[in-house]
Amino acid sequence: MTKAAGEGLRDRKKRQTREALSRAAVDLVAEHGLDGVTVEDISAAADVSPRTFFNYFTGKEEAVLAPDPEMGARLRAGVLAQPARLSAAEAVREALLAEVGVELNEDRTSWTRRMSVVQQHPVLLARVLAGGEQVEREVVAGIAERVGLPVDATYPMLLAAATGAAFRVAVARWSATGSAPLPTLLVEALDLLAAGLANPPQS
Amino acid sequence: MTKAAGEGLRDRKKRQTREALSRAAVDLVAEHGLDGVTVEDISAAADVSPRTFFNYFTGKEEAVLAPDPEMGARLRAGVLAQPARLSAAEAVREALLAEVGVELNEDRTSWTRRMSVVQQHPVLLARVLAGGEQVEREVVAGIAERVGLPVDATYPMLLAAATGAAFRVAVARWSATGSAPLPTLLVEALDLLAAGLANPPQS
DNA sequence: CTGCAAAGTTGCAGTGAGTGCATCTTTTTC
DNA sequence: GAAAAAGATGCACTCACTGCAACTTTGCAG
Repeated sequence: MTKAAGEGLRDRKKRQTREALSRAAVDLVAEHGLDGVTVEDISAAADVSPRTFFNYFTGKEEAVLAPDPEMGARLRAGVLAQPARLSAAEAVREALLAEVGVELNEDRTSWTRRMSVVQQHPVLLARVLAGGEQVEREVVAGIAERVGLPVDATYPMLLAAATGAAFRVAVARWSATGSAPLPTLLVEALDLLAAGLANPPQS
Repeated sequence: MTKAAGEGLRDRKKRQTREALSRAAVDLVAEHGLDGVTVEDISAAADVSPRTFFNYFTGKEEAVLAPDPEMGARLRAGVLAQPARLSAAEAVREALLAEVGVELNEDRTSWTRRMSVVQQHPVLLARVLAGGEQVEREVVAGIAERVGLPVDATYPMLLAAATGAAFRVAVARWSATGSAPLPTLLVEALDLLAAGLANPPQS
């Protein structure tokens, strides 16, 4: 037995600490604002030393966002895994919709809480966008591979960037209105994009 | 009769100091990296006190980027100023192309220098994207007014976001290859967008 | 169970970002 | 030529973040 497949006590505790820190960060920032909270506050709320906080996150902002480092890779794989009959744009669309489904089921409440905090702090928004940039790079690679173009060609870059734009619009509208479910808004935006944006919907 | 309606000596000096700080920031960061430069270094190179630095910029990053706070308003006005016969998408396209022309003529060399620094520092990239977000908000307002839709409707938000995406792609390709002029790359991306991104160019 | 190694946690000290306040200097205005 | 307005500066302070050196917990044999 080289190694038990399950995670040991050590890893479990580590994840708990990470979650406790992130949860505390979101809660405290929601209540007191980003500048009204110190790393010491967050650490205290999670019952660890301030020094330990920095063993998990590079700063307050990252603790609040707690980005998923594997999302890019999943999306990239998703784009490549779509049936060959789909166009590249359709493949990206399906992969994104699948990912959105996973995200929401996994973490619905904490995600909306996080989002409302991000709305009120431009600095956090900046980091979210930067994170999206990272993800976008992976998606570009997936598209490029799928259509057989280099990663620095216009088409893969633009398809990824435009899809990202549609995603951001959908999320913004979803969090603002709350009326329609996110997948619906996302499909609406992607359809509009596929229509070339020539004119506003003639409703 | 010292009442010259133009800008006085005070304002001129202020602008000079601002430029000196920004130039020093870009130069020093280009040479030593973002973390190899302190605010003190930048201030010294610009011959002002560190305290004064913070009267102009909120931090190193902003000094490097020195964003133009009026670009958003110009673009918004540009969108509204296009001839009525143009579609909304065409209006945004023309306004953006005009703005790109202005930017490049005004500041060509320092802009490419800035860009190469940004490329190597994800933190700076994050702030650029956040700045783009601000501009995008203005463009959304311009589009919404032009087509008579609310600012939180999908169409204005998506047109602005997708155009922003095309712009970023064009800039990325321009700085990477350097082959074609920026307006050409921008037109290429916008055309692809208008075609709905259904398929890669069949060349 | 016992001891050892690996990994995680903590305290400490130090650099540097960023801010509020009082003071000084320069420009503007009357 | 002052008084007033605005900028520049120094000072003191808080907090972010890092490297380093213990110290504690967990994992793994023997």
